[in-house]
Amino acid sequence: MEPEPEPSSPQEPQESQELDVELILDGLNKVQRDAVVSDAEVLQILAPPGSGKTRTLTSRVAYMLANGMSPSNIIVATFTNKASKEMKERISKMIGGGLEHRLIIGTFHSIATKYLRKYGHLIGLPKEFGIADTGDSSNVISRIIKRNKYSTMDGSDAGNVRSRISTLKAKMQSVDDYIASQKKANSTDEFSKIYDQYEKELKNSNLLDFDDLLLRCLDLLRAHPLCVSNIESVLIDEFQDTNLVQFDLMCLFAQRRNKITIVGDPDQSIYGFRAAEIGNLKTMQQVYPNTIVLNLEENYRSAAAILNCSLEVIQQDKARPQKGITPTHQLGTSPVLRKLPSPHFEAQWIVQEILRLRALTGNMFTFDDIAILVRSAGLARDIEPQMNNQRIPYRLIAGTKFFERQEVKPVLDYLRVIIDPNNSEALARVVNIPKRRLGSKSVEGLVAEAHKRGISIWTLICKGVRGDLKFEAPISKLGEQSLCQFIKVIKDIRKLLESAELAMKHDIAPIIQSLLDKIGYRAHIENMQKPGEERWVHVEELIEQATEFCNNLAAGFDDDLPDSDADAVVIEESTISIALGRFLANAALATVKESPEAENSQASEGVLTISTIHNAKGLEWPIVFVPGCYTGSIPHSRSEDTDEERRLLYVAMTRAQVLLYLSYPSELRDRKSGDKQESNLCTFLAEDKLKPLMKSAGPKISLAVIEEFGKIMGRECPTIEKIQETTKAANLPNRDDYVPSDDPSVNNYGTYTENEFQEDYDDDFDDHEGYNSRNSYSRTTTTRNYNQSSTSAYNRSNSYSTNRTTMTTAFSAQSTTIQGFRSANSHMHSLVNSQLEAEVDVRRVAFKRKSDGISGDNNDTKQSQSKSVKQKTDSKSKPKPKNTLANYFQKAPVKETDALPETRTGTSAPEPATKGPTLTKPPKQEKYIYLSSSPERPPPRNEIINQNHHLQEQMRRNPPVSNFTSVSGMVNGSSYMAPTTMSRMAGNTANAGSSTSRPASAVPLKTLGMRRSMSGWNDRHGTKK
DNA sequence: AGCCTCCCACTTTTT
DNA sequence: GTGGGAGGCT
Ligand SMILES: Nc1ncnc2c1ncn2[C@@H]1O[C@H](COP(=O)(O)OP(=O)(O)OP(=O)(O)O)[C@@H](O)[C@H]1O
Repeated sequence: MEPEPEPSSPQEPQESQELDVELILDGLNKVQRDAVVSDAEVLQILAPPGSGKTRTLTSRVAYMLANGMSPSNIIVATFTNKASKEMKERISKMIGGGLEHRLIIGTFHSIATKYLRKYGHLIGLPKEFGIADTGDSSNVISRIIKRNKYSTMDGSDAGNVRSRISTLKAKMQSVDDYIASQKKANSTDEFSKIYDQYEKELKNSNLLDFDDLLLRCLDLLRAHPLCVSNIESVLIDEFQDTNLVQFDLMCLFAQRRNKITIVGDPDQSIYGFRAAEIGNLKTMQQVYPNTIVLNLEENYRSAAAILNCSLEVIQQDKARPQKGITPTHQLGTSPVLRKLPSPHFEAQWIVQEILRLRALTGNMFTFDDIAILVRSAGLARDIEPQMNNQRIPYRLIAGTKFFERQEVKPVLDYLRVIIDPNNSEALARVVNIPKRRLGSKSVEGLVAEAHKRGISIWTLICKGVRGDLKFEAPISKLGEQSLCQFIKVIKDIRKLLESAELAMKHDIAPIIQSLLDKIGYRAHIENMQKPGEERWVHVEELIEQATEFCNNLAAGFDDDLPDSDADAVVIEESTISIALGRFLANAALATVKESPEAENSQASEGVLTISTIHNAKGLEWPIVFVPGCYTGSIPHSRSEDTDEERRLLYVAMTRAQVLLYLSYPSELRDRKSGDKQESNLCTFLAEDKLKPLMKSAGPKISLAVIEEFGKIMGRECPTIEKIQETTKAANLPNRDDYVPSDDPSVNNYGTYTENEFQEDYDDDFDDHEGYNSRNSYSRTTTTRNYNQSSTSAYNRSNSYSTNRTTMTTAFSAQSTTIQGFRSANSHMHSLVNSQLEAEVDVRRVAFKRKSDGISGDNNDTKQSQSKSVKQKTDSKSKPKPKNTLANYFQKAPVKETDALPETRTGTSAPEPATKGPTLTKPPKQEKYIYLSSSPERPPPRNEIINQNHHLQEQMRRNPPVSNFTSVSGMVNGSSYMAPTTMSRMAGNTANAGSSTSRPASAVPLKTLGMRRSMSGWNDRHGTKK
């Protein structure tokens, strides 16, 4: 029952859709447009940071939709769930109609979960499988180690073992493969035993870990291609960070039509530690010989000075091919590299500098515009107290996730048990919460006994308390009594769930409530928390989230897969327990790092972001601080791949739009001794070449500098009046002369005489001439126009035209005044006293705009007003998307909802696949030779050096013996069996996939020279050590 | 045996 | 800041 032929005719685009197409293409440059409309079957868009990759990919999805492709026939894999949310929002702005809700979009893991939920039964997967997060996995492993009393490890190695196992699984090495690859039984034998038992334990508990989600989905789609027979197009963002399993999944998703678009940047691959496989780029070209590569080279994000520095860093990777980035913005302010005495003062400096910048620019920046990016979550701890000191609102995106919080996690575990009492992992964790006199001995005993008897803990304790068996585990009288109560609670809540189901309720919150009441959770939490902590609010927050989740589900914003050919066997289930299961899966895969409630608290000045660099991937901010640039942090002392650390720094630097601050403490406190310890500037920044490109302290802010900021950010500059006002109020000198000190009586900027202070401003505003006129009507002429096309909707300056004429008048009038001012004070006076009084109307307008701003962002530009409107619409649901995604296509009117032909309920037939995205009017019918805009091009494909483990694996196991076999062969087997690659692969096979067992005789292929000859964008750099 | 408290060692990055 | 281990008390 292969689904049949191409549907007779593709849906003709209707008029409204043609309109959409213009909207979608608006504001894109030539190459971007070509990429969006390309009818290439397999397209790779490889480009540097800030070149609009994500934007292009988003537009391409929108374009497909606008051309009538059904959203449920499109798979889009993003790197985080947050990113997919943002992408959906942007697509919605471009084409509207709610189509985006029906896209199959999410991380690989969440997409895989959807498929497994729906079709897992086809491969024998129990229907309500749970997802084991990292903590669950470590617990299982820790228990295995303890139970077996292994000699080479103890419980504290669990984390390590877990990540080793994960890496193996991500490389598709099953236990058997692993054992086979170990020459003889030795100390690693214990490891393979753990691996083996781990897999079995997960299975017994009906759990899948993150890697299993992908691997099982692979199994599913291989055995049942019909599940994805409807898929017409597969698109992947951040492809450089996909692993081998994800690559195969991509191929399988696309197996029906082989239409794939990926975007990525080898220089930004920073997840090698998670088995990301940069070789996927080349594998893809080999598996799909019809791959077309496009390069985008213009950077729209950062000031050129920032790009110059960043490039200087990434180019230190000698194996990296030269590639071009063309700045579209002016030089801007030099990045700052400042050394401070300690992490504490580093943080203090950052905060002072933030305050100084805001004040001296007339609050041109809100806290939303600022990010502090750190290598590791721990570094944020130095910064947080300083933020609190100065009352700067911030959100921390690092470290513990919301759902992992001590007070939140047990609630989720209880719910897991309620859904599936045989989930022994979860049960073991909560059976003694709150305290039930079942200590570690009892619980360990129960776990061991259940394991021995081959039953779940739940079954064991039920039988035990009933007297059907006698506990071997040491359970006290009291313990046994409370065990009874525990069982009763679980049973009661399960009954409650059943009756809620019968009553057709959909909200799980009341169920959670009554669970928590029954176990006295609130008292428990409040008992254990330290004074001053308010942990219970997080539990309340969780309940609210549950309600919101259920409402969304009920409202049809669910993440159900569309029905497809394999749907003969759909399992009908009652809804509320489905809701609960979904909620838990969602929690396991979620990336939410903070209590979402923090979001609502502040308003007008925005919220600053403190984030790990990893979490900042794909985002951008006007101002970026990267503290902790010392050897040991960047590159991290525990990292194994220095090149990856360098790329990490590169990613951090390229997040910045106008101002980049790098810093490091010259002394660290030794953890153990508390002694001071010298630290050295990160080697990547110590290069001589970088010196002339950076300044040792923050910039002096002049009108010219402010103007530059405005141009680069595409934002209106504050009035001089405003600048003077905030400057005066802050009473800070216009220099980064910060002096480290905690003494409140010491001014961190030293002592300034009134004269000195004024001189700063005299200098500062000396170059003001023309400021006003430049910043009113002539902005577009001073801003470089990047778009060939004159239809640039992305010309940011036209997004705030409303008051322009009025303001211009005001500025012109002012400029005569300003000519002569001597200081901040005198300027203020002049403004207040004279000329402006003639401009009462204008001031009223300005005031009006300011107060408008108060309701949303405080920034009184037109642009930020429209931004705040946008934020209002989605503020409830999530951490605010950063600016990267915020400003796309804001003005795109929402198209009237097209009546959707398909119904989305029941088990209707899959939607017919339309015939590819039809090009209604491709800009030009030229062949895509854009391999092009960059100087060097990829070589003919069959000359590409194979350095890819994946293919080597193919070769090595022939015939495949493993549980995991690659799919790529079936997609286009012949393509990589070409003799040219064959021989190379044979030569490389000795190294295949294993760094541990490289024979000394097999000299690793030094491919440096050859790599250099390859074109840039296909390749990051050479073989890993 | 549980449970509490104190102390020590350790703290990369994450779906 | 926290998790695991040791020791003392119930
Ligand atoms: N043609 C264009 N004209 C003006 N601005 C653009 C254009 N294309 C993209 N931009 C802007 O450039 C910025 C970066 O875009 P985007 O995030 O899509 O880049 P990216 O290549 O995905 O970056 P990264 O590699 O860092 O994830 C965004 O602010 C976007 O709005």
